[in-house]
Amino acid sequence: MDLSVTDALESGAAPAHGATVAHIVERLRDAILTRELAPGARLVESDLTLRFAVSRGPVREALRRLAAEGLIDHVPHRGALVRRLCAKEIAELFQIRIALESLASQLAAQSDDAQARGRFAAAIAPIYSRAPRIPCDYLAENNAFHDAILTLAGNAQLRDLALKLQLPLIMAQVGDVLTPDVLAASVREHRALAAAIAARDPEAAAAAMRAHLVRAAAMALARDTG
Amino acid sequence: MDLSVTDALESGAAPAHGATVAHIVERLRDAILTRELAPGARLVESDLTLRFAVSRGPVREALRRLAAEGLIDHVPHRGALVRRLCAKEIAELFQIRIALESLASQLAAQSDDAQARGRFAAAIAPIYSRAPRIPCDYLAENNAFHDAILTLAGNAQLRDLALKLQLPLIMAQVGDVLTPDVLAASVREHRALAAAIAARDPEAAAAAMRAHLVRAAAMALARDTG
DNA sequence: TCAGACTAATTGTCCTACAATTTTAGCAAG
DNA sequence: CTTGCTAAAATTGTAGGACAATTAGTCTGA
Repeated sequence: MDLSVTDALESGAAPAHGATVAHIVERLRDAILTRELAPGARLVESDLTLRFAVSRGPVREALRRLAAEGLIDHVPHRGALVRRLCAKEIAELFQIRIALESLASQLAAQSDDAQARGRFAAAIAPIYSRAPRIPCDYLAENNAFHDAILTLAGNAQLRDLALKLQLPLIMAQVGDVLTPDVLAASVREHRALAAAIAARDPEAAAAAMRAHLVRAAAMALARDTG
Repeated sequence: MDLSVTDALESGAAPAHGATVAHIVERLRDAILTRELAPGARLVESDLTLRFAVSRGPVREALRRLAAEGLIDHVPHRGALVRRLCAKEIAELFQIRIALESLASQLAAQSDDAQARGRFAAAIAPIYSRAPRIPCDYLAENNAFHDAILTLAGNAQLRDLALKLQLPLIMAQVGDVLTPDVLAASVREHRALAAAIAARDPEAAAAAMRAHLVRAAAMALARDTG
């Protein structure tokens, strides 16, 4: 009843065989991250079968994948709810993310792979733009920046894990705290971090990432408790 | 064809409604961790439906959960294989585990919860036993020790994540490297770590955990490449 | 020997049906 | 009016069969 997914009838884009589940997962993930589906909203299987015009099998599998990503909670015999993060959980997730991404920054700063460093430089180029940011664009730039670090770090497992951890946190970071000066501060921190990585200074890179995320965590928590 | 799960006919213990999937997951996880199912072994859905006398639905769900835990790999249209870790992946996973568990050790050392500290002391008591260890018992003691630290740390998300990361690594740590002197060294490291936590010295605790896992990683890798 | 077609095995998806459980609504008693 | 019990509704959990789609392996023919 809470379902505000509007596209419903699958505008002709019937996904290829074997891509049905992935398609549903993407749609639902987008809906959750954009708050189309609010935290706490119920995801009823029979509704989803109608919305996506598929049977319960793929729907159930999609829900399980989203649960594995931490975007929904699954309660036995009650179904799936869009995950609602309390302040404690947000703090805990940031603590983990700090550990993982500061490690990634350290590894990235130690990388000797010239090609990978080149790709990294290209991927983070947008942070040097002088144009003022709007929240939506900043989020994309931010994701690309963090992903570039995780990629340069060269630890594939670490990258998978960290990217998954980001998702629920993004849910918490709705745009209303992203004021222009906050965005500017974040961009400055990104540049400092990039400089440390370019200078091959692992300690400085890890410290910069830690400081960056500590501030982000404080902001996310300020919003949540306020 | 590779299935050596012998119990097949469910010796009367038909799990309650709603526990079918959990039951299958546990059985398969045990079989994988004990190497009954060797790395690379195929898990064919139709075989599993016969072995466990359930339909394909629960089997598919169980396989997906094991994939989420990192115990199996899922290849589209080819099915599930027991995950085979290469040296690089083992190294990467240990790098992550070091970051997470040294954080946990630091948090545990900072804990002010007297009750939790009491439960921690009780849970790790076995490490002070003077009896010589055998590999199987040591693994149980080791798991309990690491879990106790993660519990005392008080970060529930961190505990979940770290426990899941341990599973694939346990697969790699078959008993053949656990010689008596290796076990004795591990127990000494456990005691040093416990002392640092008891002394509320976060830096020492984190460092002790890091050293402990670095050595464990070196051992696991020595086995894998040899 | 190698390319290509054919076959077998297996997964991906759909459908229907029913059992089990939780939630909700309604009703009766205090 | 509230409380507690009962019955109905809603929803998930599981079964079982069916077919399509894809991959792997085999076999044939040049």
